Amino acid sequence: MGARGRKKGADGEKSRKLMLQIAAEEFAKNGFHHTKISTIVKRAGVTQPAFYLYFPSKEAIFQELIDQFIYKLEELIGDSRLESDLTFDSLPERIEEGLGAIFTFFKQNEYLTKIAFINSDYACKIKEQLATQIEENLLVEQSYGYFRSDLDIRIAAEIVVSTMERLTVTHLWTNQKTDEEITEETVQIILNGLIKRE
Amino acid sequence: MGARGRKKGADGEKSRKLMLQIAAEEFAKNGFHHTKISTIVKRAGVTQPAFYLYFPSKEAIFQELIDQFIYKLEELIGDSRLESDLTFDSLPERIEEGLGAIFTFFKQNEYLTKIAFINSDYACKIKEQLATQIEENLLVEQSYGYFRSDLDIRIAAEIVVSTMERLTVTHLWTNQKTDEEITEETVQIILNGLIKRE
Amino acid sequence: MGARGRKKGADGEKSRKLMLQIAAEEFAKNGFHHTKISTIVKRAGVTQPAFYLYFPSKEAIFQELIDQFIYKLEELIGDSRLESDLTFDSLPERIEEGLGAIFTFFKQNEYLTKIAFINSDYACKIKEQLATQIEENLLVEQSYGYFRSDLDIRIAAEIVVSTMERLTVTHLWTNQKTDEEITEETVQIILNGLIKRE
Amino acid sequence: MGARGRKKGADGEKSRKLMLQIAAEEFAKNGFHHTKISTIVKRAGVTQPAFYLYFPSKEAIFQELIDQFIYKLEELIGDSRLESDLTFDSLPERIEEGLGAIFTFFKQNEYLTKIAFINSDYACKIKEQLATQIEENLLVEQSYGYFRSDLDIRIAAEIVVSTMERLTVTHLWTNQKTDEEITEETVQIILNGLIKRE
DNA sequence: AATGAATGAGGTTTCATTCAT
DNA sequence: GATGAATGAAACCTCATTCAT
Repeated sequence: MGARGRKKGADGEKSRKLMLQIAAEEFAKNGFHHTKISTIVKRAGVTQPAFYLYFPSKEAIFQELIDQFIYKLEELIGDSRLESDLTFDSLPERIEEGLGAIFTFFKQNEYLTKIAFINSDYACKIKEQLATQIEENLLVEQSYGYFRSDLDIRIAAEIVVSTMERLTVTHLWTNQKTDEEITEETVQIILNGLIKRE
Repeated sequence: MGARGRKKGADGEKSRKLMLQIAAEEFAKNGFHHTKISTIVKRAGVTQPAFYLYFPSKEAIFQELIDQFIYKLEELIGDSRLESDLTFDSLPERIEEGLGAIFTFFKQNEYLTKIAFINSDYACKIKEQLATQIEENLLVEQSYGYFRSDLDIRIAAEIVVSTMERLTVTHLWTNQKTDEEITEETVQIILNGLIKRE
Repeated sequence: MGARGRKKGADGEKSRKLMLQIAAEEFAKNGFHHTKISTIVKRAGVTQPAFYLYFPSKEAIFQELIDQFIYKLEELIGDSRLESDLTFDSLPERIEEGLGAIFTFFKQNEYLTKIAFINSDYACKIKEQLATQIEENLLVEQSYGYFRSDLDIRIAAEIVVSTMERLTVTHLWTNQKTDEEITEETVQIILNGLIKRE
Repeated sequence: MGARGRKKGADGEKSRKLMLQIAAEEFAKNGFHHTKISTIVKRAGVTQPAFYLYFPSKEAIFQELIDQFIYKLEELIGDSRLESDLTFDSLPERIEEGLGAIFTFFKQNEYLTKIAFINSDYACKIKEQLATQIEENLLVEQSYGYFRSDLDIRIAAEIVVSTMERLTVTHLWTNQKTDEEITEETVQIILNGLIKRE
């Protein structure tokens, strides 16, 4: 019942979504400039004008994917706020949870992440925002006396962001490590450093 | 002797170098695809065919800049090897020296670094090599017992590489910090971690 | 009675008329090529196929507007024939009446006039017909001895037609003059010329 | 000597001029929108990109033709200024000279005139300027007492402009009359009117 | 009477690259 | 060593029009 059993391509929303999905893949694999509308529509089984039925331009569909990423990421981060129980012992755990969620998100949204977080011109801004987000969290923790007070927390935040980006590309997406493993190792190093203590 | 009697001050090598330099700037600022041969030759004061006198293709001149970067980087890294005196106390110092040299190099070769290390498709490979380099050093240090043995050193190396990349972009090139400052802070965090110890 | 029980207030004739009206406006404002079917249907609140329910093509609706203009103009001119009382004294008056009627018509049918009389490819033919019409009238008057016999009446007719066109655009539609004023001034000049006589 | 005897198409200026000329013809015959770059280049014996070697866009080549027309027209009108000897007897002669020059110009520059004076969107402005020009002349003559003082000279000027336009199209370009004949008849009617005087 | 979805055909423009001199 | 002129290939986009329902 409802809109089922339509004949060939009679469902616009389907076409639209299909194109979005294909576009995500193409943009992720080839970047904006090497991605051709003609490829997208060919793979979607429609003609070029059909593309412009749903998207005003190549830029527009690209931006829509970026927005999708941003929306999803904000949704994710919005969820993971406001943790009250700030005992020292739970600190690594909590941090692990936060990072882990993001790694998992990156793992599950590889195309979008590649497009918006790794390769796009917007990546800069997004990373900046994420860094600020993380910085704020770390500052709270520093104010609680958990972190050394002589550190530039902004730099620490940048280290976290760049680490997430890189490990996602090198270890997560290559399946060299699971998100949990990566999370744990990262937190280990960032919190405790490399040096051995007796 | 040398370039004499040429028309219009024509010294081939000069034109070539000029184009390389301009290309570096353009590629760094606009990326490969938004950089047009026509712009390069216009700025160099020559015509389009002149370009093809010195470079077989757009890809070629780009690659040449990448190679330049790789060559210089290898030169740098080759120099900084062979550290004998491996006492524990000098460890942070030695690491700082190594990282600092690279930051300084990135600072002094902004265009090339942008092209080869930040934006290009080759960046992956280069970062990989650098990571391996660093990994090897860290492994030695680990084997000396300076670092914890439960860590995945490869991951540590990746963190170092990605941190260098990001801080170069966000702090070094924006003049928010000097290379020395960045180096010190980075080493501090990576070696000792964020957590305060009494 | 009439259109009852239709969906969504659907009265075919109404849609048709609405589209015609909107089309008139669009064609008048933007010309044939810059007028898009999509704009017409959007403004009419229907879909593209609905357009083709009533008009076989873009050309057809355009032609229908032209025909409308021609029909109305002929109606007008048909009315104003049959002038019997051809005394010399009433001549200017009669001519004023004739021209005035046309100016008024142009004023009241701005869109149609723009489309059919000013801008279209058919304008040529229509003007030609109008010129012939006027020529015939003038010839009668010439034969009565009211007009100089050394003049090329066709040329006089063309002057009248072109004057009407231009003044309509420059003075009538811009509200710089009323149709009466324009009529009077035009007749004055055409009949008596510019030169002062004592 | 000089640039002679070049091989096939080695003369850019020639290509440029050829395209301009062909474009003039095409624009005149088909209007802006029905004129295709592909037609121009095909007729010029070059490929599409060659067009963009010389003109930045379709609009640009069109505008260049308009500018050409304006320039030539201004040159013409500039020449025919500053008439001192304003005796009454020479008045028709002088006016005839002025109009005649323009008719001749229109005859000799049919394509350009069609493009810039008859069909283009700029035609409005150009006609307006020409009308103003003529108005100024007529006002002087009126102030000398040659013309009736109860006339709206602007309207007279508009009549002249529109008459020139129309007769050019209907009589001059169709070779029904020579420029001299048209000029004479026009001046006759405009100056003395249609009405017979004894 | 009307629609959601799709298309055929064509348009302008861009850019790396080469030919002949 | 250098150039003026030209091109092949392809990209994005538009619009009138139609099919199936």
